[in-house]
Amino acid sequence: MARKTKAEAEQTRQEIIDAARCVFHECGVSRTSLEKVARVAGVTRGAVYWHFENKAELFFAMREQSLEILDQVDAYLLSPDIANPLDAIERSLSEFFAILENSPVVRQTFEIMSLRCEYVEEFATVLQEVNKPCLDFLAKLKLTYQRAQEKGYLRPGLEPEAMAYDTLSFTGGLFNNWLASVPGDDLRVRVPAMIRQHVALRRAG
Amino acid sequence: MARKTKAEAEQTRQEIIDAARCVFHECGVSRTSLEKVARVAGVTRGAVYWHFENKAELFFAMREQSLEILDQVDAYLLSPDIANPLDAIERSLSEFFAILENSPVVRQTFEIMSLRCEYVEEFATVLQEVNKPCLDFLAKLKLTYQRAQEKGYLRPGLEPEAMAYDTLSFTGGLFNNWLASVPGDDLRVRVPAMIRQHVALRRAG
DNA sequence: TTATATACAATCACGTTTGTATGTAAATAT
DNA sequence: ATATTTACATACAAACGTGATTGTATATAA
Repeated sequence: MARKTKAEAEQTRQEIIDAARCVFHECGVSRTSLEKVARVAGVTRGAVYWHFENKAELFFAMREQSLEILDQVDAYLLSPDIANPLDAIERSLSEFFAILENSPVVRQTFEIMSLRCEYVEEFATVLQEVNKPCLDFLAKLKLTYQRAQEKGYLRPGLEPEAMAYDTLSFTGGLFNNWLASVPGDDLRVRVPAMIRQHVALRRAG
Repeated sequence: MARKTKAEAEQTRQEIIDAARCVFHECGVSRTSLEKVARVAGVTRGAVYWHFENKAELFFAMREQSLEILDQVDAYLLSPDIANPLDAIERSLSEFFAILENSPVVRQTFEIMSLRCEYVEEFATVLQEVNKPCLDFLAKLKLTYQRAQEKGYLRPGLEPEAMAYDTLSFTGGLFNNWLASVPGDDLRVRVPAMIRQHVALRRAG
């Protein structure tokens, strides 16, 4: 077949990633054959194997594209523009769930990663990589709660480190609930209020 | 082959389930062939197909055995033996994580369900079934928080329903962290303290 | 005691997926 | 202008898993 321009090839690559995301989401990673991905992308398996070594590499490439936005989320935490660190935490969490609502690509990717992928063998490593951003988030939460305490915004008697762990769990659970529910569902509609309330519980008098 | 006693047959069935749990946990549900399960159980695929229609049925059977304990967990919530409903909540959550620590069978099953299974097609229904116990738990939490409020144990200004959603998320997140960590890990060791603190935040002055 | 259902083992036919090897026309380097 | 990559499509072989079928020795019920 006729050779494509570099730009065209890059576009093909992206189309394969997009197709993979759709098929992964519909069939699950294991039941996704590269043949199906190729068909959806409008190419043959030859093209897929040209751009990616195998299914795992394709999965990693897809994942990477949606993972960058996590930095954007916890950038709010240490933002010097927000006077009250607890506001920064509230803002950061809200932003995360807003992205989930508004970006179908990110949403699909997260759904694949948490409900449509088996973390064994080649994918076992992914699990640890998923955890790293969580630990980063935890560290930044701890720092933010410390600042809140120093500035007197944190309710007396609460330990910043314990609060960081608590908020991390809260976020993970909220994320779970969000994924398990459907648009318009009670669990999903309540998210903003729950975030507000979670933080409010920790504010000083 | 020689026909077995009913009791022997039942034992074979259980051995197949146990083998399946091990192989599911090691290889993931998709990559688990019934041939491998049979080998580990010390039988042939014929035996597996005799006791179970297919892999999904085997998965469901395995799942059911560990799911019954959830009732045991939220039985604490409505227990009349505990005067302070907030103590009941604390007790209930502690019990759940204690079971995870102490029962390898339950632990493996939950690990399979959340990290080694793709919820598509035959397994998509499982996802909803997983959610039902969660909603039950939510309802019982709400009731318990209401009782706490009536008895004056709940910190003034907190709404029982909002608290129920919050505790549900907290639990889900804690469960996530627990699964993602390893024995002795910080995230895991802190669990009891985190539960105590979560409830303490909601106790009246 | 006999008839039948049971609890498997063994074999087979089939479709699916994977990886690789090869072909090829156009883009790009020289 | 020619040589060489590039970006795929096509073809093929091998492995794997599944479900169905068949065989059979023994429990069990009548």
